Amino acid sequence: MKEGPDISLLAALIGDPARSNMLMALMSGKALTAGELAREAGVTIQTASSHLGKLEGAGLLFKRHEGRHRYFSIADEDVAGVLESLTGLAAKRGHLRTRTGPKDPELRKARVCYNHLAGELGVQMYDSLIANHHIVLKDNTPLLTASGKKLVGEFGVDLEMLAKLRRPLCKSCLDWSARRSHLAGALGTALLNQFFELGWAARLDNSRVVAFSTDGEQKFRQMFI
Amino acid sequence: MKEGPDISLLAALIGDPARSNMLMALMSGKALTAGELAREAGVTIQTASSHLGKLEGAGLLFKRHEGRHRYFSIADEDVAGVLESLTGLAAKRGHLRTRTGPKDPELRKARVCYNHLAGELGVQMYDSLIANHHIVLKDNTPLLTASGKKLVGEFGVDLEMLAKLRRPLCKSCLDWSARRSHLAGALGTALLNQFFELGWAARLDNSRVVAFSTDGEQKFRQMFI
DNA sequence: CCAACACTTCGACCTTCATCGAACTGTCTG
DNA sequence: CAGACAGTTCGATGAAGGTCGAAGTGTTGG
Repeated sequence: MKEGPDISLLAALIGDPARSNMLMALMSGKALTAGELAREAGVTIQTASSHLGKLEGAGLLFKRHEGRHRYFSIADEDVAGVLESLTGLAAKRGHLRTRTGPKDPELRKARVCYNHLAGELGVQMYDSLIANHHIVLKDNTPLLTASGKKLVGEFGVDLEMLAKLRRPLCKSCLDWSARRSHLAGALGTALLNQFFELGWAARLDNSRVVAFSTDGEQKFRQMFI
Repeated sequence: MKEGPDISLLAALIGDPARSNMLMALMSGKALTAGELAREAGVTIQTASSHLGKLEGAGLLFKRHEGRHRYFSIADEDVAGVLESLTGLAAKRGHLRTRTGPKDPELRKARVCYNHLAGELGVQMYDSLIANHHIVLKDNTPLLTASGKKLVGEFGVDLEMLAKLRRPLCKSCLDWSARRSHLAGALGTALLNQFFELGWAARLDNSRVVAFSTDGEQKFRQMFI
């Protein structure tokens, strides 16, 4: 008995409603200030500061100073993965928030997961990249093939710059709504940014929803058929 | 704000040390009685009963009456997956138990994860099945090919019987020690049972460790080269 | 039918911790 | 330098919930 790591510390941290609200807000991928997170969680800024200190101390959040603001963000993709898998189980068990917002369908269609595209369109992109052999799976890690490099390069993604980052280029991430994988990692982020740059999609304020324009969605579906 | 399912209820349940100890004990895949779980968690049986009621109510555990005993087990593989992913993050963040047992190396090599084989040997089996095209990944779900069916059939797994179960035949499960996938699902369970049947391996008492015999490990490595 | 056993329920206790007011540190603006 | 602003620290408060003793329910075995 008493084998392996202790999960109760981490789970207890996530288990407080105020903290889980903050974490879910940060799953939008944006870095938020302590004040914004306090409003998001519905607590005063003193309380939020205490929570954020604990989350940072446990290595779940990353803090960045900028003038008189402190920006918090999810520490890494491992943390995001745990949160997404917990979300999946909660959804399946029907532990929904008391008031499910009107944005739910949009959320299932396309949303930001930490810093990449999730939802039905995210899954479709991932499936398409694999079906067309732009990405192959090796040891469950997605790898970009020559044809894949050509595709994203022509799409405007600077692969040389991405290679300089320490982040893995490709990762897969499990989707809570579709229960399927989608593309994470530096390439997932770069592709999402490119969709924004080209005006195919835009973020809705204060939400994880990624709203595709009619034209943008058409082009997206054409590219990832 | 306030989008998606509420993860704080589930996380708070897992976050109590007594409950997480019980859950980790049940990750051995064995069904345990309330009394055994109380000892495992280091609390009285009254306290354990209260915890187990909550875990069952949330759908994390499954309860089975048998005479004057109540056997508890992990509800399904989704729950096991969340626990395993939390374990992985805790291990990476160094949130280890105060006393790491002497069994740690054995645990990394081969252990039971809910009801299938995990650890280095579990990952090796999974990689081998994929490398030899006995299993192919489709939409991130492993599928048994014709050659795979032949292999496991000759090994003594009754595929027709497995097909009758409602459980998915193949699933992948992320490993906390190796951080790679291994095989779960009905086939994962059947293969592990066959290793026990053939005497290749045996379970250590009160532990998740799967101890392979010298001969058994040799045959295992030969089969999944 | 009674005693032993496994477990659940109830109630009381008590620790833990989230919460917020107040005071303090550091930063930007005029 | 003063005032506004963002955030942290400290301390008091109070609610939530883990804990266990005692009593109750259901089961087994003699």
